[in-house]
Amino acid sequence: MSRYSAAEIEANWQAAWNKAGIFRAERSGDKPKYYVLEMFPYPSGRIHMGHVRNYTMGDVIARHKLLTGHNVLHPMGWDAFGMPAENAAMASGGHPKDWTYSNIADMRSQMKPLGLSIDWSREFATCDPEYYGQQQALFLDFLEKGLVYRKNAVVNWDPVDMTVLANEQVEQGRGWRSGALVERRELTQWFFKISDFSEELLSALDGLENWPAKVRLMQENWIGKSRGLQFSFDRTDGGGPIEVYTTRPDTLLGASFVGVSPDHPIAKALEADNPQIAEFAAECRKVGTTEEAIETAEKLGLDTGIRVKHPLNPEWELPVWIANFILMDYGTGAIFACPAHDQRDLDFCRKYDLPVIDTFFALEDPAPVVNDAFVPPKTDRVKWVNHFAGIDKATGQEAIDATIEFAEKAGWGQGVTNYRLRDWGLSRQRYWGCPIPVVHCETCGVVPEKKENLPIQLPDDVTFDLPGNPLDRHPTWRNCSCPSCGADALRETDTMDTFVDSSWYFARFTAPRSERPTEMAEAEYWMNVDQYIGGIEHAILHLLYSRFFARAMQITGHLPDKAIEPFDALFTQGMVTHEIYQNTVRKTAEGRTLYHYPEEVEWVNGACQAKETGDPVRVIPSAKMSKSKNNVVDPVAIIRQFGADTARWFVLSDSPPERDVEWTASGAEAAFKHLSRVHRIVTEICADESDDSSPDADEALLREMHKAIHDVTVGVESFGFNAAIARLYAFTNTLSKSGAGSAAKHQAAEALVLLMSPMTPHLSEELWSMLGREGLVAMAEWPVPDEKMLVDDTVTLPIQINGKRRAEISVPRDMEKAEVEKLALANHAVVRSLDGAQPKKIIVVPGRIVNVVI
RNA sequence: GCGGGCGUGAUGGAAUGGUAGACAUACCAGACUUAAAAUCUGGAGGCCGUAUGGCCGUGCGGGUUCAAGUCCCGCCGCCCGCACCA
Repeated sequence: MSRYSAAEIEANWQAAWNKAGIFRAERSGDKPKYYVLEMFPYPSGRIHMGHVRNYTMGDVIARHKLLTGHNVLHPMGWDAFGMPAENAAMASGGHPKDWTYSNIADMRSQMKPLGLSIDWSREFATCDPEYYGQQQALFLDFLEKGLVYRKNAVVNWDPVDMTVLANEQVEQGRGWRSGALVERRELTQWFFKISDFSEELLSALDGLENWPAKVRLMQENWIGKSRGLQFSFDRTDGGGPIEVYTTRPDTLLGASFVGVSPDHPIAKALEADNPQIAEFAAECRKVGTTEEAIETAEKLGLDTGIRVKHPLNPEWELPVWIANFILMDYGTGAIFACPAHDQRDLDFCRKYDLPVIDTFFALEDPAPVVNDAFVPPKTDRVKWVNHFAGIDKATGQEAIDATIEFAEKAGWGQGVTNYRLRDWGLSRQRYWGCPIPVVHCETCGVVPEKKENLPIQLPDDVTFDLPGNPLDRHPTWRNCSCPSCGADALRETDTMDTFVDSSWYFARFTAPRSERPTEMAEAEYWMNVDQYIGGIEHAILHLLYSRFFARAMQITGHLPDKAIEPFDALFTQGMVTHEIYQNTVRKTAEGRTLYHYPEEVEWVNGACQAKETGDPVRVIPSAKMSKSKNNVVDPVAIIRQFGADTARWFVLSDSPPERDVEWTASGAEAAFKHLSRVHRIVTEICADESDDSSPDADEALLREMHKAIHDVTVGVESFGFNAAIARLYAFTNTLSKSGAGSAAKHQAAEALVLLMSPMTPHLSEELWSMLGREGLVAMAEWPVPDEKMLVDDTVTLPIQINGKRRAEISVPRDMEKAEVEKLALANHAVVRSLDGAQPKKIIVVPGRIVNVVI
């Protein structure tokens, strides 16, 4: 009898799929389309288990949709620009392009053995000039519509590498590569006008019903809408008024001082002729804009000497301070501080000995503020001790609304809606990215490149021996003629943030070889992505940028109206984790913690120890796979050992897809054993030519088959892959123990093989053909359960006494309630419990349960 | 600080308000084997009992309900996201 040989089976069937070309997607009118997409990978060179899990989930959906008569688009590409390629070039002297394309080739060859139903004819990398040239065309169209612009902005600047760093690339205030202290620097940079879409991006979240609530909430918080009062303080020296924004105008009577950002125009003006202020501002600027830097930074302030008048009382003067915690790009870059009701303001006032106006609202009796500010929730009703705007007792929110209304009527302020979302700075002083297609001309200024000159290609002859952007020091690449006047001019040497590349690739997949960014007919047909799958780490940046891009592409005529929310459904899958084995007595030669590889440890008398030395080993459960922790499981090795179907089966089983799944050797082995078992069972069924049948056993098996069809279908269609697999295990057990005849078993085996096929496509093809079915199981028809077979004629009803199960009875499914009641009361457990008494109540839920209340 | 999520056997986890622990791992026993592996069969939440059986049981404390892992209130613990955002 043949044994299950994954290596042989998988290669054969992949060849058969390729030959039949069944995964190639073409527009067609006679089937509903379905576009399933997994977030495309960065070509690091190695696939990891997270990729396997992500793509397997997408593949299950794609294959299931194929079987249910859909025209499926399931593409794959490479998010190929970015710093690792440049860093590799700097470290080893190669070229980012060679490094990237060779990694892509490696990863593709690791990915193909997984047997994914991908249309590889649509593959592209974002570093292909054919792709980034179209991205440059998009940029020019956005520029024309005012969706991208240039402005001066404060950024993280690495003074050693001489480049801007993203916030994520700054660790503890230092550049992650150079280790240099990051500075804040003002640079003229390109920005996408995403902030124009704040309200739209926020309100449209409500329509994304098939997105995880968590992701919608994260985006909502990120956009950060707030309602407040904007008004100005007049200066006593006759200088221009200082605009401030506050979400708590109800605390205006507790104002202690007015604060401005070190980057505020007032601070800048003072800086010019006041060395003390200039020094202070420079001090503030040294601190990066990252979370770490901000959190550890001390609150610093400096009195400007300027005084302003309180809007409600011209006699009341407030000092104006420069404070390092005030952000220029939120609100107006200036605030008023109310120490009684804001902890940060209170701390600042105590530090600099500024006046603290006593509590003027309270829940009960006002208590003087000492070291803790009094901050009642906006929904609480508070008692007003000293108030304006006619407020007496109200909730905080009512007070805010009343105050805004009061200020608007009195004419000294107005209600303003603010968003936290800032424009997206896309300029990077990097080589390995999409060149920004503009030219700097001495006479014409910043001029967009002509579309016929696209793509503006990256030059190949660059070196990475010096820090900074190689494009800046390239001898000829920068030189060009002005598209407007024809005079000698210089190219922009900044490239685009790599998030730009991934913000529209999903649209490009609908027409990957087009001479334009998209083809409307194709986009109209294939968009939107029906199911998008990826990691939660992209919940904000990538998904928000893509939503902005879809809108911008709609405005510029590259996407149809219906695609402004490009992802109909989103699923965020969990990680694949693995135990870590930490040696508790020995360190590495370098004195670091010693972590063992899984194969280096063993269990002895319930304790984990190192095989070689017998050292005790601490087992840290369920940790993210990481090279430094030696707990990475290589998919290539797993596929070699067990086959792709086993890897696919395992990553889907055990844990719900949105949760982390822990990779265990025993689990992977069990998956392999199970597939081997299915192979053996089906082989035996095929070999059984006996003409037996047993009506009862046949019927029982076929009923189970229909139930399995139902449950697995529900599981696959609702991301319940683990439940679907559990159901398939159970059905396999049923089949192997069934006393049914060979014909019924054959029929059940066909169903089993077909139901497994989205998860284990190769094994299913093999068994499908072994069972004598013509054609590919990948192109078969997904089974539909017979509703009549899903309900049994007799059901087992649990009998509860006072809500606790005490017995069960077997009754015909449609038995009358009264009959069921009678049977229940005759039950020995009920009789015993009643002990002659009458039950208070009997609840009969037909087909479900009986509860006798005593 | 603000926002969100999760607590179920040794483990991963099942369970439209209706038999808690499906399915799997690990474990135990048995069959086959000279032996092991593989395979097959069976067992298993805890406590008491030879057993029929009984009591307890989904982080803790209350509540709603004939019935609560599931709904409500209050704690405790863990995880995640955001955060000098005025």
